[in-house]
Amino acid sequence: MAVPYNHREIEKKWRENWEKNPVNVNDGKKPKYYCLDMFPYPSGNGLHVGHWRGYVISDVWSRYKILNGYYLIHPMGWDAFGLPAENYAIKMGVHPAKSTAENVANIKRQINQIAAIYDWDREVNTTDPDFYKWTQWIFVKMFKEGLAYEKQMPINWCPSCKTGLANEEVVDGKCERCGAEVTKKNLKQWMLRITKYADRLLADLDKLDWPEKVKKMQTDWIGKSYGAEVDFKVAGSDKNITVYTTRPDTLHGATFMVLAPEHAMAKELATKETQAAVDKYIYDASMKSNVDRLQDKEKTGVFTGSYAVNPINGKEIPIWLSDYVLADYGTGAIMCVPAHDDRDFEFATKFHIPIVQVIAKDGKEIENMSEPYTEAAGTMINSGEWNGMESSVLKKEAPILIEKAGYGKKTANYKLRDWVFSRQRYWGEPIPIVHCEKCGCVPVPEEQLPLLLPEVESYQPTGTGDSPLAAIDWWVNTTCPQCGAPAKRETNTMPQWAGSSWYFLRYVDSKNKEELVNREIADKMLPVDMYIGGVEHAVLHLLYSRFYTKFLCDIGVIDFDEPFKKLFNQGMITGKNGIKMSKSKGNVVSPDDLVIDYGCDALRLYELFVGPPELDSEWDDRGIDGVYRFLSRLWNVVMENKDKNVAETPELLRLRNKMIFDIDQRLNSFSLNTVISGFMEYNNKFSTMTKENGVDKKTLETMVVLLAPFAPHIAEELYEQLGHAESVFKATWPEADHSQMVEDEKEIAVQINGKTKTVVKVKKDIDKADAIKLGKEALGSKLTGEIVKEIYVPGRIINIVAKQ
RNA sequence: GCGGAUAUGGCGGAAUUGGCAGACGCGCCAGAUUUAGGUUCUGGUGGGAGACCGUGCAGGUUCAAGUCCUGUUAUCCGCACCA
Repeated sequence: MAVPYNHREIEKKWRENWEKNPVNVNDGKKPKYYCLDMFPYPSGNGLHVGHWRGYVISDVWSRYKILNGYYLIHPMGWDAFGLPAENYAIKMGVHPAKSTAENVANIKRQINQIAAIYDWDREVNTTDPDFYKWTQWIFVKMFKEGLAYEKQMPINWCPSCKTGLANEEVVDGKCERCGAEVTKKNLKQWMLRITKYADRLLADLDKLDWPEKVKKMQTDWIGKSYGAEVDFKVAGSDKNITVYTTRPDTLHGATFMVLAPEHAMAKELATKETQAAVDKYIYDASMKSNVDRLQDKEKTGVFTGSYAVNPINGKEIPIWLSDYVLADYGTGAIMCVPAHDDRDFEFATKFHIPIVQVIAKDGKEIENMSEPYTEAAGTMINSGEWNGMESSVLKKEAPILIEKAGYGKKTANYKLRDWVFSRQRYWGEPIPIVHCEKCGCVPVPEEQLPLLLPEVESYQPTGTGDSPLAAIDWWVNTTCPQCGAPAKRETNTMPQWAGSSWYFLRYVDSKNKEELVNREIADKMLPVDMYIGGVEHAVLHLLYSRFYTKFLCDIGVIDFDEPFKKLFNQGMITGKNGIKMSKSKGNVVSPDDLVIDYGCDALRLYELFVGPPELDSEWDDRGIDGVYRFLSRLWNVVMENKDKNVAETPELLRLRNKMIFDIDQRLNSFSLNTVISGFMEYNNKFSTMTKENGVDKKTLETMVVLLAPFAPHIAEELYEQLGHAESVFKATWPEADHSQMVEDEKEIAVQINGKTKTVVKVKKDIDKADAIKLGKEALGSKLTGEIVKEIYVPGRIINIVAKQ
């Protein structure tokens, strides 16, 4: 009996070996392949088996690319600034720099257990001044290009994290990080003009090989709509109010107008009689939190006392204020067509405003309308010169007609808002701006970057809207880089997303002191070919990174404007009953013990075998026994056959080629769970054959090479046992010979009326008549009645249709 | 409310894209080895005595449907007064 599989010995041996002889080397000739993991933030909890999954998937893909002759770029780093790291530090009562360093060390140890083939030479850390120098540099460039600007406005404020948040960070009115209810706070904020890139961010999604789901989420988040702006005169005044509408075809049906309470003209439209009510409404609206506004509740509103003139028919319509109109979308004012819009209908019904139908539904005007008709389908009625037109056509033409008539223009709008970029927290990149009384906002000169984050005694958030940096006088007080007068530093810091929006560029030239990235290296090594990570960043990190990449492309740092060609979102590993693994739930499974008991290879395989990689999967420790048994059996198959000199049979030749084809195809389509089951199935066959005539060496070798990306240690050992002096990763990925895959004879099902009755063996090139004849013979007396049709699908099925 | 995903044995999940449903694994049952347990090995394992019935539910198309079409239910996710 051969030596049994000993994962501890083998894995130790090959770890040491790889250390000495790296398997991924750049000879300058191979094409590059850049496979990237979303870099982790160094949390204090360490990794659980769920974190392994993404790293295992990317490592399998990486090793597959190495075997296919690529030079692999597979870096890892740390997203170490930001709220989670800082909150953890506060909880533990240590400085974030210290806890971050400790956590990095621990997670790095855990990541190394995976045996992923990371290139630690490229490692980056967003809190490293050599790194955040360039994060600040990008900000300065954006400032100079007019993309970074300051604005006083009511922003989303998390009272628990004590900082402002971007729109993208507010989920259901709550803080994405801590779940606290988000309130409003009027603060002077740094903003990034991401809206300038809205059109490109939308259009370029087409270029990307990304999951449709993520593209859809970004499309919706950008939220482009087409329509018209229409100018309404205020009756008895020379003032104008411009509204935005996506349904200009219904202009004749506008029976009132609503302005957001924050609209610049809201106050002045009030008359003596309405003044008090209008003021109160505006005040109340300003006090409402996001959550209140989100509640599904009845519409509120107040009549201003003023009227607007509908430019198309001269009719005067009342102007109302209501908080269902958003101040920062479109023009903050809308024309209301209650007959054809749900919200307007609800409002008009409540406040007894007339409803005028302008599109015929089913060719008719509806009597006693009980719900609005919101589709753009039907003939226009009650619409003056537009009567008789088709609304779907008019919807597109109306903006042009309105423009020609001189009271509006064709336009588009986006849901995407500019990015609130300042945080009132300590643990982030200082925003490199100096406020000078004379010169205004002056960027820190590029040669003075990085602007170091100062040491501070109290880094706890203040909650006042000032960052803790504001309390450090020596740091705040400086001189203006432009005029030399006394000036003050900006004390807000950047959000966590700042570093992660461009870190993938830095990896390829991480030690460059002169440039963000050397252009020549960037042209060779970038962009990222495959990006693997969770779906939670669909509109945050992934949108911001695309924006940064486009900007850096525009200023000539790089020559491509999409960072990630292909994206894969892995599903989450959960505990029993789909419950997310968390310390508080007590259902966290640590990989540490599993690695000791079963080995890295077995755990890697089980991470994949547990379910389809793109779906969530429940972890069940028992399942790992199955993959361990597979590895032991595979070990035995190779060890028992390796010195037997078994001759290759047609059956072995066919199995080998079929195996190559199956594994490669499943791997290529990311069906990694079925790759593992495929290995098991083939190995079972070889295991049986071992007891009979044995398995030839070439087949064994092929299986070992195919397995190498998945279970690299055992593959290396078996490859060596098969007589190779070089690493299995120097081997070439096998290619299937299709001509050798077809069986000469195959068992196929014989059906009567589509129901299988028996099976029959047929030769691969049998013609239809012979196949049918064989089928009928096999059916014998089961076949009764009049035969209506005979079907033979080569290699698949024989079906006799008989009428009883 | 709108949009998307999912639904298959006791469990996790397969199904070459319309062609023998349940691969592979877990669990379970029986047997072998073992003093015994564990390990390992062999066989079995959707339901039903049976002809047959079975992929959330109800219809439809087809020689043939887990797969396509129509409707419907449940769960999960995303968006949510964006005019």
